[in-house]
Formats: sequence, C-alpha cells, structure tokens
Amino acid sequence: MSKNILVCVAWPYVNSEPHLGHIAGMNVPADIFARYHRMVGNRVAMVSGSDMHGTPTALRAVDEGVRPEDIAFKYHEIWADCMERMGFSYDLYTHTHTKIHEDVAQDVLLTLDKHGYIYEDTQLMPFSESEQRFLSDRFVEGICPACGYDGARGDQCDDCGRTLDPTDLIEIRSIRDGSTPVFKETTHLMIKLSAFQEPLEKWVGDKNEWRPNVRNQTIGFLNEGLHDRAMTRDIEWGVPVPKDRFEGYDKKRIYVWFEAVIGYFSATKAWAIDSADEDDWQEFWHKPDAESYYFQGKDNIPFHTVLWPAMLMGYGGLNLPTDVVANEYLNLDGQGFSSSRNWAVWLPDYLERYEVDPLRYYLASIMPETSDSDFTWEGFFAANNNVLVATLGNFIHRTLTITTRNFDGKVPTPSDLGVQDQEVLDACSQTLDDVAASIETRRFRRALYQAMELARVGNRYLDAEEPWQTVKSNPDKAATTLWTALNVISTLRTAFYPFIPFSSDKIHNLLGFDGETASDGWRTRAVEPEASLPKPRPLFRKLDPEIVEQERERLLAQQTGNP
RNA sequence: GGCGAUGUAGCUCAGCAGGUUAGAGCGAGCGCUUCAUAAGCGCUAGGUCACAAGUUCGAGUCUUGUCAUCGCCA
Repeated sequence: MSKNILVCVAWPYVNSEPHLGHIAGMNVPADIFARYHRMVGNRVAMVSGSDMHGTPTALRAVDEGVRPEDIAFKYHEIWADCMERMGFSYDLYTHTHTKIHEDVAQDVLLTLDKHGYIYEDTQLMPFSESEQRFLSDRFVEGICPACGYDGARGDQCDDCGRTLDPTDLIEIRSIRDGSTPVFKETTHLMIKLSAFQEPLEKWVGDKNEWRPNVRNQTIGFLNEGLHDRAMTRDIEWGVPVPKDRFEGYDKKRIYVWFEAVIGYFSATKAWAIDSADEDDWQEFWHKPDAESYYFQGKDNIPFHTVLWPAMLMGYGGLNLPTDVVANEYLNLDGQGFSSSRNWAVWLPDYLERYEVDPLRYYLASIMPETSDSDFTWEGFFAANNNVLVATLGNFIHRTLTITTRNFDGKVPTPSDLGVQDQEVLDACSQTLDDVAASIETRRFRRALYQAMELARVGNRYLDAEEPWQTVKSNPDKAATTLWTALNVISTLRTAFYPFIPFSSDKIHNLLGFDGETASDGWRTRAVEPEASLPKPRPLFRKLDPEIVEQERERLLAQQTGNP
C-alpha cells in the first residue's frame, strides 16, 4: 500500500555559498530517504528552500552596503543550482521571499491569534537615535560582562560563548555606525508556548524511535518549562505582520524562527499549486496516516521537536512530525567548517573539478549520524579509489567484460543453478531487504555498507567460480555464473540508487535496460538471456593520489585568519 | 553553571535484554590469482573497549564520579 511521505529539509540561510558541512547531514540523508521511498512506490513530497530573512543575511548586506534581498537572491540562485547539480531530488526547492510563503505565514499567525495563542507584550530594546530604529541582538556589540571580551554581540559572546541579552553589554554600540543606543520600550507579539507544555509532553512520550539525542534533548527542553516567546522583531527585512489585525507593526516583521519553519508548509502548498491538483498538499498535511520527516542539524532540534509542533497544534488539523532526523556536524580536516575563515570545501568549487557521486558516496559513508565526523581529502580519495572503483566498479566491469567478450555481447542463457549460484541470488534479495530496513529506520551509513557488501559477495563469487576458466572448459557453467553475476549487478543498481543515482543510471544503461532505474521499483530486475549488452565502460574514474596534497594546499591557501 | 550526545584497532564504524579467545570495511605485512581501472580473493599483525571506583560468579555492555569533544539552555 502506497504511503504519503513528506520529506522536509532544513532551510539554510543564504549568506554564503553552500559547503560540504551544510549538506552532509541534511540534504544527503534526505535525498537518500526520498529516492528510496519513491522507488518503493510511496508518494513523496520533498521540499525546502532558502531562508531569505535570516539575520546573517541581513548582516552581510550591511557589511557589503547592499540590500538584504540582493544578498539573499544572489546566494539563493547558487544554492538552488548546487542542489540540482548534486541530484538532490526536491519536488520543490523554493525560498521564503515569495507571496505564497508570506500568505501562509500570515495565515498561521492569524489562526494562532484566532485560537487565543497570541498576545502583545513590551520589552526594552536598544534603539539607535542616529538611525531612528531599533537594533536587534546581532546589530549591537559591546564588552562581555562575563569575560571582558570587547566585541560580544547582543545575543552571545563569541569569546566565552555565554548567551547574552543586549542589556548585559557594557559600552553597548551599534555595529552599523558605532553610535551608542538608548533602551526604549517596544511592543511585540508573543506566542503562548506555555499552553502547549502538556500536549507536547504527551506527544513526545511515545516517540521511542527517535534518535536518543533528539528525544532526550526534547524531553530536557520540556522539563525546563516552556516560556512564551516573542515572534515579531524590530527589523524591516522579513514577512510583514498582517496590518488588518495588528496596528503599529509597520516597522516590525515576523521573527524568522517563527516564519522560516512555516516554509515546510507553504512550500508543500506551492508545490501542489504547480502540480496537477492544487489541493494535493492535504494528502501530506491532513491525512492521518501520512508521515513527515525533518532532516536537521543538531543545533536545530528544539525548533523542530517543540516550537514547530506547538505551532502546528495551535493551528490545528495539521500533521506533527513523524521523526526529526537530526545529524551532528561534519568537520573539515579536524576543524569545524567556517565561512568567515574560509575553512570550507565549497560546493560550486567542488563541482567544477569532481563528479557528484563520489562525493555523495563519501559523505554518506561518513555521515555524522551519531557524532561529528571528519571530511578529509585523503578519505575522499580512498573512498573513491579503494571502494567505489576497486570494489563496486571493478566487480561490474570485470563481469561485463568477460561476458561481452565470450558471449557475443549478449546476456548468456543460464542452465540449472547450482548451490553457489542460488546463494548469491538469495544474497541479492537479502541485500535489498536489509538496505530497505536500514533506510526506513534512518540508518544510512549502515544501509550503504550493506549495499557495498553485495559487491564483495559478487567479487568472491567470481573468484570462486572462475568463469574466465570455465568458459573454455564448460561454457554452460560459465554462462550460468555470468548470468547470475549480471543479476547481482542489476541488484546493485537498485540498492545504490538512493545513494549514487547517476551511477545507478549508468549501470542501468550498461545492462542494456530500457526505461529508467527509478521506475523499476525496489527489486532485482532480472536480466534477459540473449538481450544485447553495450560495450562495457568503467563506472568510476580513479583519482590521482596527488589530489590529496593539491587540495590540502588549496585549502590552506584560501584560508583567511588563523585556525 | 545545567542538560544532551559522543569517546571501541592507524582511519571510518558495528557490538551493549551483561556471558565463551571484542568484530567489519579501509590502510599495513604476507600469500594466491590474472577476467578486471596493478582491480580481486585469502591469511596475519594491531585494541588495558577515555579514566577511576562500584554492583555481579562474570561489564565496552549496568551504577556513580572524573576528563575530553560537540551542541542546546541559563
């Protein structure tokens, strides 16, 4: 029976190009998950896009003296392009500066208000007299009261890591013109999160399949007690507060923490409008048995396990997350990725010089599922040459080469299967079952390993059966062996499709299949005796060992500031 | 400061309802093979399972404490 599965990927804020740290824990697993489910025959809507209104974007615009939208659109285009080139199979990759997102976000706010979850409150905020505007947390800096660091921001001190309030800062000043702000009262809309304490506790209570850190962190967050939270702020870049209902909010906007998550919902609606049936989004948001999965970084857990569910509960009638799949971080050569220090492998740069699938493979193999992991060029090189080429590519290539040379470029006709042949075919179906179970339970590294294990089984099988010998002494046996091995290749094509789809499509062609990998379903498509096979070509290219040193030097050269 | 996750062979990770000599892949050494992008297959070496105390006939596996790394919160 076909299920409806919503695949939600975190919305990156667009103040830089994407780098490998951005995609390793979110886009990569989400795409594996989505491709698998489509192949099984489930209906999938995979959505995300750029968070255009994030503070870092506004800050970068200040730095460069341009409008926030200039920055946002510039980097959105780059992100969207990279997502496509990486083969991330979004049904819609949009952004939050659209009419429909604004409409949906305002509708969510108005509906929460109608249901009694919104009220006004005043707070003291720094106000710039020179600019006649309030300055939000990140637009002020000063001396940290805890460590004395001069340059602490209004929300946090970068030096000691302490979370701050603008009122804590000593010698507070505007980062825009250095002037000293005064503190003035400002009115904001608050959301009554406290009202959702019990419903959330109840809801989280039986989420035993969530990863331990997601579940425990959520419970811990709830145990501290939910506090009402401001969901507007004094800034002019963002989604406006509905004028008809709230007065005096011309210079305020809906806070991004509240608005960006609504993107999951608005993007599904936008996707439905562009498709055949504009009400199709309801299949994913209203149907009680529809499932939704949110792929996140570990810094985002409470937003998706507490705040967003609270908003959904308050709105009413919408499905809550089935699971929030939060990954840890990817580091680069032992240090965290850093845009500001330019310590990063940037995706556009990578794509200019290397192919997609080796990266998808390597990132999946080191996916930070349980702890932070480390991208190294050495590891990338080894994964490509020692595993993709040597184990997977080689198995396929050696099988196809012996076959086409000895059987007139056609799939040989098997005779009776022996025990070994049958064992290998059994391993094929077992592999598909195992990989499926691992992906469904969101254990992607394990799934990838299980798929690769079948290539090892194939290599051992060939070594044991020696078809290059039996083809001379016992052609029928060789035919049976090779027919079996070709079916292993067909299985590999399927099992690897969620991870390295471009390569699976190549395998599909190498087997002379018509149609497409994706539409063949999650099964071993049997090879047809006597069907003709194209001339074999290696699936993956070996990399030159020198790239390890070259890339290392490249990284050091591009780096700014000290590590 | 509080909370959470993580800490197992050179590297990436399994293992944990507590139970024989702690496993896999990659890397290393040795051997076999030659169909294959000098790829494959087999064997071997390598670990006081972060540290300390405790529970138990028996603990990577449970308890407590300590340390380290990352994240969240104050």
